[in-house]
Amino acid sequence: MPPGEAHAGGGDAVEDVLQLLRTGGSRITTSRRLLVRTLVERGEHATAEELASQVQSEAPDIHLSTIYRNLEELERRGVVSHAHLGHGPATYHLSATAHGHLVCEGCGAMHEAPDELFEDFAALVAGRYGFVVDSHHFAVIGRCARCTAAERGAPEVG
Amino acid sequence: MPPGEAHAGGGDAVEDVLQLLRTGGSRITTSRRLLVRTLVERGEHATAEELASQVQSEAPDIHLSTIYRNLEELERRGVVSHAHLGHGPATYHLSATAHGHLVCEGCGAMHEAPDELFEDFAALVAGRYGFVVDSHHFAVIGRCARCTAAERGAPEVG
DNA sequence: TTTCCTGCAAATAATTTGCAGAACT
DNA sequence: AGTTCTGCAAATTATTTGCAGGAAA
Repeated sequence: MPPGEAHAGGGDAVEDVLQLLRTGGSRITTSRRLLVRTLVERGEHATAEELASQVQSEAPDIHLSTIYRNLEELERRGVVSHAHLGHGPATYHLSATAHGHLVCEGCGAMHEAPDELFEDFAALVAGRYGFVVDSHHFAVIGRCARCTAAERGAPEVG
Repeated sequence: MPPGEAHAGGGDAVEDVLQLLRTGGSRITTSRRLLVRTLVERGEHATAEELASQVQSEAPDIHLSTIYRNLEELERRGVVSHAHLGHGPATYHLSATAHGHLVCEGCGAMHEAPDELFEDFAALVAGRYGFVVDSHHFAVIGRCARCTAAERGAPEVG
């Protein structure tokens, strides 16, 4: 595969999603094609606004509200998920590339967490409450190693 | 202790917090007194607006922005924490009564989770990434037992 | 009396919605 | 042609901020 189109599958992934939309009775529009392509290229958490920016770099007229509507549609089809990572806006990504997140409340750094990290916890919660954890849908908040270390030296309030 | 003032400590807890503010150089105002009292009485997650409503039932002039500012202040002192439970507004509670949450993405039901539930998970994350999990600060999203069961019978999309 | 706090109004930020026209099938 | 999508503007929701007056220490 040529460099620059790294992400497994490349354009095929885009076509797969578009086909899914088509099959479901949705229409394939420029905004949807570009949005799906953007999502595949990023493969990573991005806010609606970031996605819009990138889409708009190719088609400036596509409105942010259209991005929101399309994301909603894609989410309804199960192609996309969104997560609320602490404060700021929600982030979106393809369900296929979904994973958990560790977000540092000190510096805001975000770390990706493999599903496997949540396995035991999910099993525990399921066993005890019958609650099925969706580890992709929320961020685990806490303090990263660096911030934890930094705090040992300097106290917080002045 | 008289019934109706259940929550461990009762009015003392309010005074403790106020004393902490005083000591820190903050002033004790009506809005702060009422807010702290409300937080102690609820002991549970409440949105800024819910807190404002209850405070306003005793002092109608207290503005929502004052509630926000006071919550911010209390949070700075470590008395209060807030968490982002999925969509909607943030919820606030005394740090002392803090605990984790399981929020069902199907029906929105919220279940409180004891700290102990997160112990192993936190240890795993700490060991592997040096990341210190703050289990009170985020909601574990997933599907409650009821919604999971309901879905086995009825498929999602129409 | 000095500084902090508050009410109010207005600004922001994130997202949603109504509507008439444009685009897909 | 018929329905679904889209752009735009405006409404919503959650929260923050500037300012001038009011209150705590």
